[in-house]
Amino acid sequence: MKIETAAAQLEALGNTTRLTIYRTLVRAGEGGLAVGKLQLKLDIAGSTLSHHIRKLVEVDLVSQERQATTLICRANYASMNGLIGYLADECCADTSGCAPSDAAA
Amino acid sequence: MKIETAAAQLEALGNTTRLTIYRTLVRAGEGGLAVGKLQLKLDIAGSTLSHHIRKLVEVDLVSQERQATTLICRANYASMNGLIGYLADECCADTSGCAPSDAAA
DNA sequence: ATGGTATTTCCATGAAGATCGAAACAGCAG
DNA sequence: CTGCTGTTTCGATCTTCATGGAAATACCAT
Repeated sequence: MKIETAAAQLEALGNTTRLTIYRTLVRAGEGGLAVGKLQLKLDIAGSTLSHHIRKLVEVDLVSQERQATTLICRANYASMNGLIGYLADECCADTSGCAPSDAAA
Repeated sequence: MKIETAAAQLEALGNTTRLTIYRTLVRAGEGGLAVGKLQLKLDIAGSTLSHHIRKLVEVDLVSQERQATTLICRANYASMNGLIGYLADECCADTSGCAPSDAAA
């Protein structure tokens, strides 16, 4: 993964509002959640929500699918795992003081 | 972990310059790296570097230790693992379409 | 086509971030 | 104390971000 990609994804998650949106989507699972449902759940202005979702989609952490009038948003688990792997991978390159897999277990 | 903490750490890593600094420190391992060495390695202005390092220290991703005139910076592996765990933990809460440990392996 | 709901785009604004040169400060050597 | 190297703070500038109201667009039902 290019460092710019990782940084962009981290930056997208590095905002309380967006992290909340993302967490909500992650919890929602494969079924995803419509933009409107998110808006009700999180109580933020439609335009603001739209901006944030767009940013998450741009960095490929979230994907969208149209279903009639509503737009379903889904967390992209593969991307998340890629990002986690990127961070963990850098680790241990030159030391033995780190064991992310063990620590997570 | 509080969401604000996680967001602050993610934001700190969500900048190409800072992510580069952090990666360099992670690779440097337990021995850490002096600010001056980082500056030589990354070729950025001292003041800029200082600001970025301060931010990483503030969110506890990096720790510092004085050694005579030089200041040693070290990646805080525990914090990194905490952050990774936080992201992975949210996952799988409501779905079976995600297995970060397996994917990372 | 008309109307209605869902979502985005436009536009504006206040706040925060990134960068860096210059000056200040910290700690050691002599 | 003086000078030297390493690092931070100050001050300034330019860019980017977060937010939301209003208007526009997308899609379906009738």
